[in-house]
Amino acid sequence: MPETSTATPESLSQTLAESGLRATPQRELVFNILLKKRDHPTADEVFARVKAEMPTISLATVYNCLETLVQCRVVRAVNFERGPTRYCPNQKPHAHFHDEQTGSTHDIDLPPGLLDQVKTILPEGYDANSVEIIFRGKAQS
Amino acid sequence: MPETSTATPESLSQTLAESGLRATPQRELVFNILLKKRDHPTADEVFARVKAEMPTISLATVYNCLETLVQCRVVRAVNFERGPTRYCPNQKPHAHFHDEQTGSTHDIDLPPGLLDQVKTILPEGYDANSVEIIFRGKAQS
DNA sequence: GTGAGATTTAGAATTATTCCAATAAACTAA
DNA sequence: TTAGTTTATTGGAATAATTCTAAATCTCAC
Ligand SMILES: [Mn+2]
Ligand SMILES: [Mn+2]
Ligand SMILES: [Zn+2]
Ligand SMILES: [Zn+2]
Repeated sequence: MPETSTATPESLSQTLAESGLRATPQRELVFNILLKKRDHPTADEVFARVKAEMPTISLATVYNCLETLVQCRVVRAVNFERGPTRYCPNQKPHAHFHDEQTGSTHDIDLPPGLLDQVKTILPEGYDANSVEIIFRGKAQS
Repeated sequence: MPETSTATPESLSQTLAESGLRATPQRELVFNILLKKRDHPTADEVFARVKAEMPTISLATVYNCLETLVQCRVVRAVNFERGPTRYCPNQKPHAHFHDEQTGSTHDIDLPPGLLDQVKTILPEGYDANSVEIIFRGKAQS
């Protein structure tokens, strides 16, 4: 299992404040749920998990919170196929491995410098501020 | 502009036959439309372009044809954000550059060996059969 | 405590895609 | 050819994911 680097629950309120946003119970819970099980859940899955602890929360709020967390860059939205967006609280530069057998998604640590190295293939005139790498295949067990 | 490598209109019928599928006018037209303007159109955009030449075609057929072409591997389905799937007839291994200003997507040629090199970062037990690379940023003009 | 602005909420609306059942077209065998 | 069989297309209904909207609730500054 790769190491992960994330905002902590404590630093979240800090980060939100820096964007002029409030640290609401809903935002904190959505974030904590993402931290608890790092399996790249969909909004619906997050909703189900969150609802178990806060039965009155709405799906619209889960979407709102996820969007907010993505804007604040404490969560990454992951899209690599038709189908619902998945959410990832791993802040470290990492790639995604999509296991085609199980449908599960794993984080892959990137060696330092790899993203910059990959960027060197860009022709003149292209200036990338992010690089995303997605593997597809079979992962053992 | 990167070189592209694609199936030709002639080889399409061949490729379809190899999969036991028929080379229908709809499939050929959808494919030719993709070849004509390589801007990674959505199914809706393909539908509009195709309809100009074959006014009776249906959107369902466009989806069916695109799906067939993807299965035959003469077209790639591209998904890197919420929103409709985009389609690309470039068969060569290439990355995508998403220009955030214009929303347009450009093909980026990959130096030979780059994908294999990137695969070497995978830990034991991960066996990737494909690697996708997506850049986001600003492209000149 | 009040008022302004931010956030949440339920439900409606929208978008993209898939499904379905009926028709049409193409291929096969006689 | 033609009848039978399979494949493909079509329009419309259905579904899935997300976004929108307007009303209620909450928070913060005063
Ligand atoms: Mn999505
Ligand atoms: Mn899509
Ligand atoms: Zn991740
Ligand atoms: Zn492409």
